[in-house]
Amino acid sequence: MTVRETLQRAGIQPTRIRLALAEYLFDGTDKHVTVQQALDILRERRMLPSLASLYNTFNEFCRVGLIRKVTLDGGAAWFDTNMAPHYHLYHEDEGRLEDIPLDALKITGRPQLPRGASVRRIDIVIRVGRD
Amino acid sequence: MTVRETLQRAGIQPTRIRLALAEYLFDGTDKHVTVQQALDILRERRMLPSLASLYNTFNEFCRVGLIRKVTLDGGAAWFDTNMAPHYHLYHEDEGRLEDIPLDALKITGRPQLPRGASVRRIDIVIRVGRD
DNA sequence: GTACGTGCAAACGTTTTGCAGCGGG
DNA sequence: CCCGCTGCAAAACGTTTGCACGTAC
Repeated sequence: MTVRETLQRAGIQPTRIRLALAEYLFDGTDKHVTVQQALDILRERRMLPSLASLYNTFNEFCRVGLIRKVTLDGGAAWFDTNMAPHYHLYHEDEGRLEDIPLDALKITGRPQLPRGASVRRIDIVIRVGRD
Repeated sequence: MTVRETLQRAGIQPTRIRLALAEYLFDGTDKHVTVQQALDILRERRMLPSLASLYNTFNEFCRVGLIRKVTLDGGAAWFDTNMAPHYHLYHEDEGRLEDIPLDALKITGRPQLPRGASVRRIDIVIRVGRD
């Protein structure tokens, strides 16, 4: 499926910036990027989107379920192209985020939930660093 | 142990703002508060610290290991008075954070770590909401 | 022509910082 | 007396928004 088709199926127009960002994000390898990193990459590719438009584009991709946002610390948000349920490994020294497949961790036990409430999501970040 | 002693043992001077914040935070019940919430509470108690000083105080408490910072979404950071290893339950509807005791969840399996790297921390947030 | 994508600048919420002044050991 | 806490203001940072312009269908 072409990137253009991906956008169309998601119900958003395949405009220049969206195509350029999608071509980078959906090149076959899972990615974790910040808006700033993506801006730098698009600039190398002679696209010169404004920061605001890039934020809009990322948010739009999130809204239609093409990517998801990962918030780590106070800093910039990460966007993750892997939409399958999974967890994260964060390399503190490198400031790099990596996927942990769902089946690599097993969580047993459930905390007491208030009645009428249900689990929306389970976020797990394993933070590692050099010894 | 008095709050004053707690601060002294942590190696920081028990000044007015620090005492007032510590008296609130360490009253015996575990707490999760944002800086803004703490400011409101201290104001009710006739303390009128500046926002900047309150940030400094929270950061100082973090630095000496009296509390720890929990970052959830892009918004304001939470400070947690429970220093024992544990996980978190986040009530999305109420915007409220709650502790999950360490033994309520069991995690088995370890992701592949790069050699020479070790786990610094495991952050787990279970997000719940009304059905 | 209309709807919407885009760029720019400004506003926003949170947090940090620089600096002058005050106050406690 | 001196170190360092405090307050204020400004700036920094990531992000969002308002608005005018452009562009594609």
